[in-house]
Amino acid sequence: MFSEILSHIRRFVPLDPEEEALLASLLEVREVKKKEHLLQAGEICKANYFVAKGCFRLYLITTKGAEQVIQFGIEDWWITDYAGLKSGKPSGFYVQAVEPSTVVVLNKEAEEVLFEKIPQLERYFRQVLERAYSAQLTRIHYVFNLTGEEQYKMMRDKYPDFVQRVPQYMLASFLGITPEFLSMLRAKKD
Amino acid sequence: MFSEILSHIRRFVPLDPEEEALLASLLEVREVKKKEHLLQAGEICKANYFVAKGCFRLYLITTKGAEQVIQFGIEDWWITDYAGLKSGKPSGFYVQAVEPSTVVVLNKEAEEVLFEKIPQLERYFRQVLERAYSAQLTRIHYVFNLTGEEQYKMMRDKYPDFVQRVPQYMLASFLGITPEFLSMLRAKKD
DNA sequence: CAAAAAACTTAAAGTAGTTTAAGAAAGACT
DNA sequence: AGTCTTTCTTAAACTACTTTAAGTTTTTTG
Repeated sequence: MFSEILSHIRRFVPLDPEEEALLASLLEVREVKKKEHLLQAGEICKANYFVAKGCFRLYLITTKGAEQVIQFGIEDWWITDYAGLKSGKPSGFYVQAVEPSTVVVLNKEAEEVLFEKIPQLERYFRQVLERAYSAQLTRIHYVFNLTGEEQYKMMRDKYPDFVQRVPQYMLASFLGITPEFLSMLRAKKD
Repeated sequence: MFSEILSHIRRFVPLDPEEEALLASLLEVREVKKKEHLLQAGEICKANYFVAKGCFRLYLITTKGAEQVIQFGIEDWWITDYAGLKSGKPSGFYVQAVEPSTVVVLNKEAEEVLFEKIPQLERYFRQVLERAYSAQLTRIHYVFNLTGEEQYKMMRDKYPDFVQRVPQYMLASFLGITPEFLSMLRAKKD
């Protein structure tokens, strides 16, 4: 069950067999039921999660009481509240399984040991985060420069499977539009 | 002139004197005039830039021909097109000085050498990127859940100096509203 | 497999922000 | 110091999207 994460890491940095064994000994595989939370607002975030199988959403409850989806995480993505993990303060985020999923758990304590014994892992995460950060800047660009309709069409054309995979109200929230408006967009044949 | 960057790095990881000397030998200080570009769309991005003094904006030209400010970088921030730096493909972004500035240039080749000789630097950038990524997720949240007016007031109250520092049309673009609308918001006394 | 809960649809009225256009003020260069 | 360029302002007409409300379909669960 570690094969997914090990091969992902190997795409960025080399790993020798002892390192792989150490990883396997300190990482933890966890099955997560649909709608189960890995993190809830108010809790202390204690781990980073690698999605080996399934789909998660990172969301928060706005001051108006609505759920706002900030980020989705599917296979080969890491998902967590990095700020909360670092600060040790109660998180403002929820991380929830959108479908039955499997994650590899990297606990904060394990992380410290692993970074010390396998310095290459710092390199791996640096690169993973460079990508993630770039992706967010690109997203900001789309949010400001595409209408809701254009964004939806782009998602639908670029990630047709993903659009089918998550409930429409979550996708609407992620795109920053109401579920009613997304429903209307879908009804319209272009 | 390296003191700013060295003390920033030391806030995250320890550095011994030889490492500091190596850094000083491979980093480059560069004065940048107001409106001068460190990167233009179509060029290959060759470096990451640490803002020692001054202010930059990362922007792009939209399909409609308008400038869209994606990110500002002030003192102690790194600014670059990480995706372009990694891929080696022509960038879609511009990085321009908003005011007379001083940057420390970390060239791609120097980066490779430094990461190899000072593994702690990977750790430094991992942490810098964790912050930057978190900040972008928080920003996405604000973009979706605050009106333009609320966002402007938050900026004004939280970063009063910064709001004075950049031209209003750039701030408007960063906030995702038109300069005309921002002007109207400012005129309104609350 | 029935009942309840969750997710999706439709449509009308309302609003936050854009667009356009023109003028005023501030900054920069010779 | 004066001209040219850049930045900021004002206001009216317009639009992409929200809100509200009610009904329909799909999924989950005992």
